[in-house]
Amino acid sequence: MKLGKGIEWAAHACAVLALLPPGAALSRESLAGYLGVPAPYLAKQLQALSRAGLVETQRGVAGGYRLARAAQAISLWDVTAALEGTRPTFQCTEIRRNGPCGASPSECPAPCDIAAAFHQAETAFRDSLRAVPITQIVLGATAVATDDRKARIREWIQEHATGRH
Amino acid sequence: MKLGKGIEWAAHACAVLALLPPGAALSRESLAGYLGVPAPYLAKQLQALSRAGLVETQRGVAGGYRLARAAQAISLWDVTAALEGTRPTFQCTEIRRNGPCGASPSECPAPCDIAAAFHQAETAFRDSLRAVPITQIVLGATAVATDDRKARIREWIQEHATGRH
DNA sequence: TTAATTACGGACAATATATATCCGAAATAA
DNA sequence: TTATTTCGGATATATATTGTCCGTAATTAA
Repeated sequence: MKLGKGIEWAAHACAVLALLPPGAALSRESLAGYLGVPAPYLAKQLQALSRAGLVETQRGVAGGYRLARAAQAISLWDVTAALEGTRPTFQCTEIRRNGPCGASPSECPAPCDIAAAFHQAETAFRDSLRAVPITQIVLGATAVATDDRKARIREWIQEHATGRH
Repeated sequence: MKLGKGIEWAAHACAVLALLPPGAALSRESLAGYLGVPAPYLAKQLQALSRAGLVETQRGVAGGYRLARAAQAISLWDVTAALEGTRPTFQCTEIRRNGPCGASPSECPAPCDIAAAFHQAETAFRDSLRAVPITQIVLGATAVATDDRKARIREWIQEHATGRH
């Protein structure tokens, strides 16, 4: 049970995009530079976010990425689901049907309790992430930032944001 | 985010061991035969359970595996932790420290909100599994079993259990 | 006490998945 | 048209999972 590091990148990327003024966008290169991660692989995460409808893309000159909806309406679960998919973490292979004392089909009207328990645990995991919108990440990050750094961030965005007009 | 199939095997194995009379044991071959899974790989899961202190092993003639403590005191989380380890699913690589606007060490007294959110979600997952003891699995399985099959299971155990004396 | 038997335990390959990268095609604005 | 920029697929590399083996320890019986 492991979570790919792409999720961390994508979450941070969304948090940065949330700082943009309405209509503005950031190129893949700019985003990768800001986050200090390799651009080609970040591109893969951004594509996944795009397919999931979390970010909008704009090709061509002054193109880039922007959030497709309000940061308040994008949760960490949305990001996780976009990258890892929604397939259940526990796949039941119906062991109870195997072997000399295997259960007959009529004895298996519902998933076994092992599968049910893991499914419920996963639901708890998912619900916990669903309760955290990107705005919460942004607020938490700005809360600890010094005034000097906040100014530098604003300046960087001003410099790299490519507005649509 | 995926869970190995070994967890399913190990959980079922524990459920079978829970049916043994006190002091009795089941050999690796017998267990694999009962579950209908390849014995050499099941051995790996059983070793992990042994290292984690969930099952007791006995070598030599008439040896085998038995639960190390009451089935009531073994949860699905115990089994999961024994096989997958307790290392967190989300590893924060401190992206916030990267790039031209990276945070200084003094601005990072606590984990960032992304890491905190995933940690909390994982706690919810873990707590959910912790609430499910092996006894619940056994009860659920016997609830749907026909009387005929319950008798066959008792017979199979009688035949394969190797008592310690 | 000794030797044969039985089963566990860790080391060892093969396979699958995730990670990281690149390049051509498509699209957009000037 | 031309320069710029993203998207998608094809391609290596690294890591984790899956599967298999043989040595070693423990037990029983002679």
